[in-house]
Amino acid sequence: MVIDLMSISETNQSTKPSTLADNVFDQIRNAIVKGELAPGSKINEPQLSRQYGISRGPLREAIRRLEGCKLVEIKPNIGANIVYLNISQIIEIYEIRESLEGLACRLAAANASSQDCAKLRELLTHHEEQIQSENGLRYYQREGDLDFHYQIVQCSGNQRLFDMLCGELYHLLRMYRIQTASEPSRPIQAFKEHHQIVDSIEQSDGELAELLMGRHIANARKALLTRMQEIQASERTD
Amino acid sequence: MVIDLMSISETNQSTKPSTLADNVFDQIRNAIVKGELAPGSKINEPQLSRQYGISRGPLREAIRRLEGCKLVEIKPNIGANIVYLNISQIIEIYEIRESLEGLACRLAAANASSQDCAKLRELLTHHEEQIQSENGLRYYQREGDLDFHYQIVQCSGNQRLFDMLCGELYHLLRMYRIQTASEPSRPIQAFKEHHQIVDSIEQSDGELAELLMGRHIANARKALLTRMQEIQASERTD
DNA sequence: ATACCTCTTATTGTCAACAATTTTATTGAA
DNA sequence: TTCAATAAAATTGTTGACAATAAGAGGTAT
Repeated sequence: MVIDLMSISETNQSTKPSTLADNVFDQIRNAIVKGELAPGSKINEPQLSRQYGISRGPLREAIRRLEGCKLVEIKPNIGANIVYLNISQIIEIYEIRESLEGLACRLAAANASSQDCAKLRELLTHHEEQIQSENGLRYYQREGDLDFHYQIVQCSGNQRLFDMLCGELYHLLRMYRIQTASEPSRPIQAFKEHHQIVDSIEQSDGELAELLMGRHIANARKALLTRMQEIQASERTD
Repeated sequence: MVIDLMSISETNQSTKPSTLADNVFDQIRNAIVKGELAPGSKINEPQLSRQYGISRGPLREAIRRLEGCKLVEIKPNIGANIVYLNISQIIEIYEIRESLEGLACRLAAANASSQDCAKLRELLTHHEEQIQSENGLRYYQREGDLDFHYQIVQCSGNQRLFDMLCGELYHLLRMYRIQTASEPSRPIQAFKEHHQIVDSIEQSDGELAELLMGRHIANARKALLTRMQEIQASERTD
């Protein structure tokens, strides 16, 4: 059950009257998130316009939209660069996640229907099955975690909160999940925390759900921080 | 002490090598926030390009950036509309503010220097002076409140949090503050709450500061909700 | 070799024209 | 009059060309 953040967040109807700028926006965003366009690298308009087979007009519109999403930074007369986040900036995002997903849990505890809870349970049992095999474990680390958080936010019923997290912040995190080659490697612990969170949501205990989610993300943040510091240290000794 | 959210958030240097698209972006955003471009109204590209004396190219780039900031919505082949928020969408934003500014307070309590605290105190005493006169009261309602929140977020030291609140959400709120013709009219109460918050920040009591700010915004949200329901009710009886 | 200036090249910013689509106006029939 | 079909006008989407700026190559003096 890998949920595609892109397709859902865009709510494409069956027939899709879209523009070149919109299509290329999606493609470039995917390329950034997958790491095909490296963080910090420069965007060359003539090259990209050839690559996507369009003129520079709609391409520049797509880049401007990416600027609005904070995925690229544009300097006048110099050009656009893929955003590069240092450690402290990633920590900043995790602080915000901690707060925002705590809110999402509190709202979910108040709003989630029994079907919503059933879907969350289903996702967890699915993870439990997958977590047995090494392959599944890696899946869980890579995508399963975000899937869980994604569904929680959906249950909150706050559309803008959904847009902020799933439409912006998660893209940035995916980008750096790939850069750092993996999630914080604490899948079993994280899995238990997920269970606790769903428990409290099912019991409509919003305060507890908020607290647990806050801790959960704080734990992930700490694990990520130590991991990235290790990477930095090993890079210095090369 | 009216702080201009625009100029600061853009960090314009003394010499400004800016593009037409960036300038027009600022101008349109100001026009939206001031209500000169009404919520829900359509953006006419030929008209706006004439008005600002530029061609449609950079204008469209500016509109795309506004789309990224969630200030306009673009439908393919139909055009861009100024975003229109209904009551429940405004409530959604207040829920997010509640969470995010609570975080800002917790961080501010941990990070704020003595100079930061002095500036906050200074702002409060300034408000106290202004709150005497009817004129000052209106000022306080209109701008002073956001000034306060603005400075708190600055003290948090989390740049992305600052961008999210001061660069996006506050613009939307300003827009609707004008639409609803005033702030929730509880200035004295709000002023007291501001004082409590600064107290807790000065005492480095992050948890308390977070709690108080959450309540403060929740109060504002409730006041706004009842006020807007009154407006709706009076509109029905016309 | 380094620093500095100049010329060349490439890239970005802007514009005006054209194509495609939607909206509006008009006509005709029930 | 009301509704539908059609034609005209306006608006959006896209392109290629040109101007302005920045990046790079090459040569000269220290």
